[in-house]
Amino acid sequence: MVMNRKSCDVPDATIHRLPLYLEKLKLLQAIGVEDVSSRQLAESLDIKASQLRHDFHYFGGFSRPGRPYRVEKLVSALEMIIGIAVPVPTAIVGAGHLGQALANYQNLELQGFPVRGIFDTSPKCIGMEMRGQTVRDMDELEKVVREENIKIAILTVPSDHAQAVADRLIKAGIIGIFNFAPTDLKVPEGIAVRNERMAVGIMALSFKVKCILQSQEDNITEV
Amino acid sequence: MVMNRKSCDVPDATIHRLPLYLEKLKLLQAIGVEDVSSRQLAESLDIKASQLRHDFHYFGGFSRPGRPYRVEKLVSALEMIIGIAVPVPTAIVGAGHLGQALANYQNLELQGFPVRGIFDTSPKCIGMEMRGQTVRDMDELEKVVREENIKIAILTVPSDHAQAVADRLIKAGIIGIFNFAPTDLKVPEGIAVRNERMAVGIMALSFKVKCILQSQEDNITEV
DNA sequence: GTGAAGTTGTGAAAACCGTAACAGGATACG
DNA sequence: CGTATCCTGTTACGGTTTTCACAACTTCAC
Repeated sequence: MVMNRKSCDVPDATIHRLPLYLEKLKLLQAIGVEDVSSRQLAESLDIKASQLRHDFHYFGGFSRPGRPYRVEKLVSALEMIIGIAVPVPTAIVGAGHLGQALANYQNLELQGFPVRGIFDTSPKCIGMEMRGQTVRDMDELEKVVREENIKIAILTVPSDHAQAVADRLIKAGIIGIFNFAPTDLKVPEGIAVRNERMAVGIMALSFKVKCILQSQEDNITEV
Repeated sequence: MVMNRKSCDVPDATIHRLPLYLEKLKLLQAIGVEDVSSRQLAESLDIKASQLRHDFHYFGGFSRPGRPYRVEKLVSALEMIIGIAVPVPTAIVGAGHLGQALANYQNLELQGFPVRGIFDTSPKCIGMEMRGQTVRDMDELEKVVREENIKIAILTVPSDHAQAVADRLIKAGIIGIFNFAPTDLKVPEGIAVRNERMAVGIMALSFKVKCILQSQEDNITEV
């Protein structure tokens, strides 16, 4: 597959679907399926086949016309596109409850993001062992990032420290920050940030729940 | 403010911005700011003022023309819309690392979602104390959901149990499920599900990091 | 009172995304 | 070989979301 140089201006919506495709394809691969059509794959993901083909069309060259996709080809193509063809060493900064939960989340490694450093400032945490990694002092951050060639960091520190820690991560050479603190980080050009705000998620859910409850009340009073 | 009966068919994109507005407004309120214009608020959130006004326009009646918004009015209006004007009792099902992290996340309560029940099946977890809540046996689920009038559940069980547990939650009267398992839940009409897939988030980040690294290489070779 | 500056509400334009439609290639089978 | 069936790549359409533009209103200064 030829990697298009323009492959970076792809709609966000498409990018967010790629991991879903990959996950499902890996599942198929695990049970020995070799070929899969856009229809089959789309139906199992509850989306339209045309959308799936449209998504793939941004990258192109996954298959030859008239023949279904090869699962194996597709998996490696998606891994290449997403950037996990080779494992991406990752750091976790902040070893509180959430940091620990993520460090113990084995899927991270399975999906291509082996944890190569866990950091904290609290003496209570430093030295703890989890999944073969020792929690280290933040002082070692720069050294480890350099030695392990870490480009992505997961940030799980309190929100009042998040910006300062992010600045330090960037200076150390981190390019992508997965931010769990409820703060909008200010970062320079050329740094990717993704904010994972659980509060937003649960509030959006609450909105829908409220709508459902209201419509139920309406139905009762209508009758 | 009159709550429009039609307030439920609002774009998802708008709904996801409401919590951000609310958060920022609460911050302003805390430091004593009384008035805020759409421009000020929008700039601090890195969005266009017109979009913010457009979002508010779905609900209407937040202010009178010509005058900026009252922070206080806006906060209570948003809380009403989102459905957290009164606290929403919430359950956590699955007391693994992630469940514990969420149970200890005090912002949940601050943002209107007090945890009123933590459940697990493992004897290792049952009985543990966290933030004043004891982890209970799943057997007590139905009773507690009824007694505490819980409508929202956070699901942090292994993905091979997620569907079965979700079915049970729904039968117990849960209307909104915040699902952290990497599985697409099948639920009947009238139940709201939100899937929080961290793997999707980190892969989307990886894609962007890969793009940044590529463009850096290009710049070097170009020069 | 009048003009200037600042504000919201609102509808129309533009950009974006999802869907459908179809051309063209491949296979299976008689 | 010919036909029916299944498949993808690609383009055009339709709907949704974002952005722009402006009218109507308020305050302030003079």
